[in-house]
Amino acid sequence: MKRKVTLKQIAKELDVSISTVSKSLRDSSEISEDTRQKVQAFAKLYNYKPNNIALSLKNRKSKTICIIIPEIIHHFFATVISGVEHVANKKGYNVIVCLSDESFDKEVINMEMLANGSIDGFIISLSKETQQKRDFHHITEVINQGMPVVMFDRVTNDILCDKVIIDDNLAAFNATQFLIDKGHKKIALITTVDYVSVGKLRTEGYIKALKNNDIAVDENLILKIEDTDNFESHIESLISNNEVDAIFAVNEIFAVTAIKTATRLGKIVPNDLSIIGFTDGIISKYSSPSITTVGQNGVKMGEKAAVMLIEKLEIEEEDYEEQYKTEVIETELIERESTF
Amino acid sequence: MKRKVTLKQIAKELDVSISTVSKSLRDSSEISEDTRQKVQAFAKLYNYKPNNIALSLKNRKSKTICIIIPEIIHHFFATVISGVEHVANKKGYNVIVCLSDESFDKEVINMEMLANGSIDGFIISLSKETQQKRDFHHITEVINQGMPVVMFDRVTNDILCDKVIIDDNLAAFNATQFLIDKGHKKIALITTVDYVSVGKLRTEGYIKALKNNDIAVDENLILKIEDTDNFESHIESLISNNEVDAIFAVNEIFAVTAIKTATRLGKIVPNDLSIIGFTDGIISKYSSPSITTVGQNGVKMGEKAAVMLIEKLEIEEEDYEEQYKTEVIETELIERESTF
DNA sequence: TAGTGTTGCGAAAACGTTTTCGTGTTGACA
DNA sequence: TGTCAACACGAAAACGTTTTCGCAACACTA
Repeated sequence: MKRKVTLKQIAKELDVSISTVSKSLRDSSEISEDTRQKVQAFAKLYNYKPNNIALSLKNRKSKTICIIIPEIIHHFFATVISGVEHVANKKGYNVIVCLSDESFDKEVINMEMLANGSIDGFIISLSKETQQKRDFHHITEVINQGMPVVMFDRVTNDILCDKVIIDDNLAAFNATQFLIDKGHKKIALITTVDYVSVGKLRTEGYIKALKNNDIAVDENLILKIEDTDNFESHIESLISNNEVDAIFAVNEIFAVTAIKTATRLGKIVPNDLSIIGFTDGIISKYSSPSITTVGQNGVKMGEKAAVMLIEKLEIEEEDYEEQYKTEVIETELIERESTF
Repeated sequence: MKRKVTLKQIAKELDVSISTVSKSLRDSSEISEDTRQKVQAFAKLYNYKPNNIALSLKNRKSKTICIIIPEIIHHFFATVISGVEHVANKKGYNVIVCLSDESFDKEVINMEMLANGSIDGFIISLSKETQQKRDFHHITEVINQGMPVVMFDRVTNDILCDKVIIDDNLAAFNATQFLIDKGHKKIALITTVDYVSVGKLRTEGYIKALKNNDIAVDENLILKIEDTDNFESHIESLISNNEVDAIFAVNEIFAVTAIKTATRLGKIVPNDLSIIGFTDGIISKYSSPSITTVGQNGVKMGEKAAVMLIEKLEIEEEDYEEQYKTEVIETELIERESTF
């Protein structure tokens, strides 16, 4: 229950000034070999470690970054955190994780709370509600204060900053094209409502692929899921009311639910129905049959985002030029058992 | 790119002292209605927010807690984080997430790094390596400094502190008993090596249930998996070399792998082989067949841990008495399709 | 001996707060 | 008119660092 020892205490014990202690510990040439060793020995004995908060205040930087995500239970976001963590740690930064729970208000509160010295920069993926409201004042505000922000995955064009994304449109296009190449004609889409940026882009990629191959877009085959509460029944009607021979789902949950529903309806995947999902998470890997999916490398996205943010943080003030990059991470189609 | 406004700047602009500004903003009775309103209006206009770091230094507390987990990709740990986050946020605390990657060194580095003022307390689940080495000096050290620590899930008796656990032994006992009650005779166990505390406890529960029912413990039916690299083949030999009619697996991955392997070997789950897993995560829910499992409520564990930690933090110094609780969270057997 | 340079250290400011205490100005009262 | 509260505000310390600057003491040179 002993308090941590401070410079002041060491100074008092050794009967020298605080400055002398500080300089001794930092191996300053101003200090004689003698005093230096004395101080260092004493500090080691008492296990002195500088107080981070005092350093943060002095240096006007906290060596801490914050990542705000809509959901941590999502495997994809967990992998992104993991990527951010590793890069940040290697560079001597700590990571504060905030969950917005898809809520605009929580996003705002979190940002305002931390933007006052606690952290040096943000990495953020927008909550659904924020994307729906298109209200980004909290983000522009911190940017205007000179705090770097990197957005990933769910981003918006309304804000100028560094971004890390995948080419959702292209990835969806390729996945759909893959199904077309296999000879599928009636390809359904299970997607989110349009205000979720990535959902919209993936929908567009799907449509583009169909049009590119002169396949008519059938609105009945496009299922836009709003609330995740009771979407199973919608998927069931989609499958049973239409003679679909393939499904492209914009996330794992939709994909695995489609498989289970189809199986329950007596269809065999992939023989009667091919299915492609999005995100190479645990579900796709362990589902039976395992799911062919679009792999978006979350770890890599996190790493890239962290690198970009820390680069911005460590640019000298005078060298600073306002210039933003958007980094596109490659996706890959991972073939498994849900397609043939 | 304008810096955040400080008390000093406001004071200068309004030609009053810093104290006056501070007091005005905190509605001190020492200040006249007039000045108060003037200052508050000005502060609002310039969107003044107190600097958190300065407050932390002054108050000697950061209103931040740290959770250290071995792995974030694990669904269970993600749920715990989520529980911690919610409670912490509600009480005005921030959460720093650190990953040990099952490494002793990373655990130590993280703790030492943050124990110097950055945070007020720790919530931690031990890394495998730490459990193996049984070296807990980094933890006792922060405890001795008067910093509260709450351990959860992977805990150790060697350390005195608050703990949140489930009764792994009992849960395993119940799961095994469930299989026995269904008439299974040759019940295999897929578990971890013994130094992982929860693995060991679950193994003991399994054995106890067998003995309790006068079933001989067959070492051939107990598979202890060391490295997660190539455990599929071991599971395969377990199933094909013994006429097992049920399997109890101590985690989701083992359970789902057992199902897939059994299915590949031509066995039908649950008709030929019943399987019970541990942890009610995404895999258990979406596997085909879905997996009967022991649910350990991660969210609840996280919430409880956060509550205990924050309680300790907010006890007045003088009321403090050293007294540690171990909270046991209820588990439940969730019946799904992998058992009949 | 006077001037110059080096060595080794301490005082103090700064980071941005909060809070205690002191003090000058009022107005009321005797 | 002199005394005393009440009022309104400012100075300064404190939290724990780092760093700039100043200043003794001493040695060396001319």
